[in-house]
Amino acid sequence: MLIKIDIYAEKPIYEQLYDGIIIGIASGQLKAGESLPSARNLAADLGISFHTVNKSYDILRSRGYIIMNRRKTAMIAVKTPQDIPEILSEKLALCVAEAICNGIDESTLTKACSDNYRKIKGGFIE
Amino acid sequence: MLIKIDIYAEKPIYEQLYDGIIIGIASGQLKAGESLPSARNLAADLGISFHTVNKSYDILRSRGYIIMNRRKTAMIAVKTPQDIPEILSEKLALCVAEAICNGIDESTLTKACSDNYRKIKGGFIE
DNA sequence: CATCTGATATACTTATTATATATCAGATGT
DNA sequence: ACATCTGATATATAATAAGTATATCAGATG
Repeated sequence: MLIKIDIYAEKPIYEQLYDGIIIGIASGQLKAGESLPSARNLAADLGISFHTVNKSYDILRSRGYIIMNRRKTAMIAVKTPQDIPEILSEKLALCVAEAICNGIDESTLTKACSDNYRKIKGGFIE
Repeated sequence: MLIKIDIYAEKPIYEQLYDGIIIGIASGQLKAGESLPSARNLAADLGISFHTVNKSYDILRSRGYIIMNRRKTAMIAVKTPQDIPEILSEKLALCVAEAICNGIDESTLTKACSDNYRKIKGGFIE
């Protein structure tokens, strides 16, 4: 799996890494049970600090996306289907609100949602 | 319209204000053509700096949500329906990816999207 | 003409982000 | 047993972002 880091982007590096791993899991490039590279190795590969990777891993762990038990390498979690988490729910509501501000109608929005869903889950991402 | 600012929140104040105004427009509390309070007055009301309000207004203007011509008070823009802007499209894709990571299925996600749409557009927001 | 508006400049403080070293204890492979 | 890996953690430092405070400016308003 390849993750692109742009140190000049406005988005913080740890967020870019977080988003990249989320996309990786959602697209099936990172499968449940699979191990992630160690924080140190990934940091070296990406040319960033170990602590920055650690921060991303820690947030992913706190939200249940990866498991980091007993000092083994981080592993993709197996999540049982559940309700949409609060944090995600707020993000989604803001997306919907902004779409409404742009005059997007309900069916266009839900279609964009479905299209994204299939595209990502199908692994068709750049 | 009421906007809540939490200076202790992790989200920057200018983002909280941006989001609040987006929700205000989407929910119909702020109607197209309607004037926003002046940056100075709003800053005073919210107990924050004029420059912070200015920053939010500037981003809203740059994305076409408000109009600030000829030194009149900022006004809600009338947006003609168009494609989903790139920035919003990326936000939405990340929401969808994170939903997939949580094992949310497509119909649950699109339903959440629809529910949010109707709730926000209907003005049923906290 | 006084007063409002956003635009802009400067200066300053604080918080966040990112980095570099270093230590620690548990786990791993030999 | 032993060297080596892991994440967890601590400290320090630098760079950037966020937020505030004052001030000036020109256009618009009444």
